[in-house]
Amino acid sequence: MRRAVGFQDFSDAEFGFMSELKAEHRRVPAGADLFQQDDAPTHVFTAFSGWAYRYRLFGDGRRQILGVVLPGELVGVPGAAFGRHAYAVRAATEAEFCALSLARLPALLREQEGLSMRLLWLSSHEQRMVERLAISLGRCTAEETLAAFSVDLRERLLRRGMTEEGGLSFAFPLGQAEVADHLGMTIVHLNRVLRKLEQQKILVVRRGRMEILDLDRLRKLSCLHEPADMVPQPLL
Amino acid sequence: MRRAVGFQDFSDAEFGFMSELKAEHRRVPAGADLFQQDDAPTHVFTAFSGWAYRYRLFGDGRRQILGVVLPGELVGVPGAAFGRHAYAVRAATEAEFCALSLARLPALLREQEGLSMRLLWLSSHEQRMVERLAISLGRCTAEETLAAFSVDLRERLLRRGMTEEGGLSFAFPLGQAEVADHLGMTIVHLNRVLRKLEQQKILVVRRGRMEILDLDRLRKLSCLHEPADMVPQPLL
DNA sequence: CGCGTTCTTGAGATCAGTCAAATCAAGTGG
DNA sequence: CCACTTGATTTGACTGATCTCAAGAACGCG
Repeated sequence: MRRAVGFQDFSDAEFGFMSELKAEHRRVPAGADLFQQDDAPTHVFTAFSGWAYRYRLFGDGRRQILGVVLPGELVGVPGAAFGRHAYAVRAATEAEFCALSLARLPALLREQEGLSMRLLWLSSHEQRMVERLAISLGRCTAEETLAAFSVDLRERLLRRGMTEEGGLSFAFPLGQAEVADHLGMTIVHLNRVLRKLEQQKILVVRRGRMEILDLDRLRKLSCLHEPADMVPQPLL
Repeated sequence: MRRAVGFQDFSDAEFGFMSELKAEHRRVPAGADLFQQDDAPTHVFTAFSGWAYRYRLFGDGRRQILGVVLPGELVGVPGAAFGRHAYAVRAATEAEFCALSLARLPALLREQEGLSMRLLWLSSHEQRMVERLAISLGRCTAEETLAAFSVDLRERLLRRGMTEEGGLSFAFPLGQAEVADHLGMTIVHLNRVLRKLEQQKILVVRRGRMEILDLDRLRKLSCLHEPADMVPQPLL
C-alpha cells in the first residue's frame, strides 16, 4: 500500500485529468477565509502557495486552530464526505488554492484508481498531524507543546525547501494569537514560554520569522520525539 | 460524493470480495493489545464486537487515549499508509476484529472502486472525531470536555443500538484511568468533576455503566453543541 | 474473609488564566 | 520628520483550575 500511494509519479493520463480539474484557481488575501465552518462544501482544495490554517470558532469567541496548511496539502475532504465543513480555513498570508470540483470528483476517482490512494494517503497524513496535536494538548506542558510544534513545523518546511540557514530559520507569518489558539493556551502564557525559550537560547520567534537556535534541546523538550514520517509529499 | 460513499449497500460483487478478505478473525481478551505503537502494520482492522481504544504511550509513562473504537469502525489505516503504527490499540472488553490483509488491499481497491470511497469516508469520520478531541483538549474546561465526551459517546452507541432507557443508559467498560487519559486530566480531577455532575443530577458514571440524567443540561455544558454528523455507518 | 485494585476525598503546590497596563512596531496624515 | 493611531507584544500582580501527594473507603475476586 505504501508503495502504491506515496512513492510514484503521476501517469500521463492522471496528469491530464488533474490539469482538467485544476481549472479553478483561487487567490485568497491574507486574513480572509477560503470557506467557513458549517458551509456546504462545493470543492476540495489543494494549497498552492502561502500559509493558511484550519480553525473552529466557538459561540463565545474561543477558537481552536486545528492545523497549519502548507503548499501541497489537501483541505476539505471530510467536509466533502459529510456535506458540511467542520472547520473554516483562513489565509495567514496571501494564499493560492487549486479547487477540485466535488461534482466531478466521484467520476474521477472511479476512472483514476491511483488518485483515491493518493487521497487516502493525504487523509492519513492529516489525521496523524491532528493526533499529534491532541497528544500535545492532552498530555504535555505548554513548553513541551511549543517545542513539538516548532520541531514539527520546521520539518514540514524543510521538506518543501521553505527554510534557510540549514533549516534553522524560516519565515513565520503567524502571530502569537494564532499560535496560542493552536496550542491551547492564552497569548499571555505563550508569550512567557517564548521569552523563556529565548532566554535559554533555544528558540526565537519574532515578527514574521522563527529561528531555532538549539535544535537538539528543542527536540528533547518536545513531548513527541518520535521521528516524523519521512515521506515524499504527493502533489495532488 | 456523499451519496456515493455512505448511503448505499454493498453490491453482490463487493460483498463477495469482502467475505474473502474477512477470512482472518481475531479475538483479543480484555486488557490485551491488538497491535503496538511503532509496529509495522500487516493488516487493517474492522472492530466487530466489544470496546477498544487507540492510545499512545510516552517514555515517561504518560498516556494519551486518542479515541474509543466501537464495532463497525476501522482501525490502522494511517499506519498502513506510512509503514508504522503511530498508536496502539487495546481491548477494553474482550473484543473481536476482522483483519484485512494489507498485501491484498491495493488489488482490492483497484478492482472495487466503491471500497476506496468507503475507506475515505471512514477515514474522514475518524479524523473528525480526533479533531473534536483536539478542540476539547485545547479550548474547553474539564467539565465541558467531559460533557462533550459523554454526549458524543451516547450518540455513537445510540446509532449502534447499544443503549437502553431511550439512549440514556448504557454499558461503559472504561475505568476512570482510561477516561482521564482520554480527556487529558488527572484521575483525581476527573473524579471531582464526575462527582460534581452527579450531585447536580446530570450524569452518573459507575462501575461499568453510564447514565445520563439530564441530556439537555449535559449538551449545554458541552463545548461542541453542533449536531454530530447524522450518517449511516458503512460496514466494511 | 483477605487482598489488590479502583474510587473518593483532603490539603497544599503549581501551572496557566485573567485583568490591566506599559511597551513596541508599523502605518498615516500633517 | 513628527505627532498620532492602531494593533501586537511584553510585563506585573493576582486568581483560579488543575496537579501532586497522601490517605481512607468501596468494590471485586479468589
